[in-house]
Amino acid sequence: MPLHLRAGQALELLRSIALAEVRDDAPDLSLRQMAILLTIYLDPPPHTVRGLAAKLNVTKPVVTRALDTMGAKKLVSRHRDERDRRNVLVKRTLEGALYVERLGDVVIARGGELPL
Amino acid sequence: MPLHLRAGQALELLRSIALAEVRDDAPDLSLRQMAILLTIYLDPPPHTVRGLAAKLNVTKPVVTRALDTMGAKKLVSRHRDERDRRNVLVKRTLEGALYVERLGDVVIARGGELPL
DNA sequence: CTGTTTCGTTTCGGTACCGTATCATTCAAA
DNA sequence: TTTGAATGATACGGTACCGAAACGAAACAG
Repeated sequence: MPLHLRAGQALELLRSIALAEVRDDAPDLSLRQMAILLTIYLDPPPHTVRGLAAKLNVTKPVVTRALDTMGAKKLVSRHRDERDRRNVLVKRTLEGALYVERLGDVVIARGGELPL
Repeated sequence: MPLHLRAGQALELLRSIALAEVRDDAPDLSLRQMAILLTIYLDPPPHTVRGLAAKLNVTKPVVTRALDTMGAKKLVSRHRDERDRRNVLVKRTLEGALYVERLGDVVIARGGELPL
């Protein structure tokens, strides 16, 4: 059964998500970083810096910096493309998959608490 | 794998929200700021710096800085409490209400696909 | 080879944020 | 009236981020 959210419920869901991220000591990503991370984990590979920048409508340095930060947190990894060594291929990691999975759980859990 | 499907849709919802915020030239708030803003607009007043800090489990300077930033963007306003001049009362603005309403629209637009 | 284009990265100046600690103002109790 | 507590703002050192520009490496075209 599809959920038909009313405005107040939609905003409560959004606040629950934001709150869960704020309260936890989980790696708190900016919205940009979250959009990049979710794209990597939801869209089929391969993912390149340029491709991600174009898809999200941000500049390349933004992607590079986001990959720096999330790479330090082991949420993604970078590898040179051996077929075209100009390219960098962005790949998923176990830690990143767990983080994304937990993120989905938060949405589902909080969504389930909404009064319908 | 029905569980996987539901998780995937929850994450798509989350990505849609993040993407909408990234692509627009809308004031891009951090998750902390968003949690503060939504609390102001969803919970009944009055809202004080200390109260918000306690409710969100963050320090007072975090709230002060968030109010600085969002105040500059006219999303909230601050007023001294005349009954106890130590307090600062945080109030809603027209611009803030419009921003929050738009935020709810984004969730609703994508939320119909989220099964619960 | 020698440009030229395409990558991703780095640099630059500037802004915003963090947590801790401290501040001035205000109120309230001794 | 003086002392203490409470509130919100600010100083500090550090980190991360932004857009624009310049950069080196790699691929490509002639």
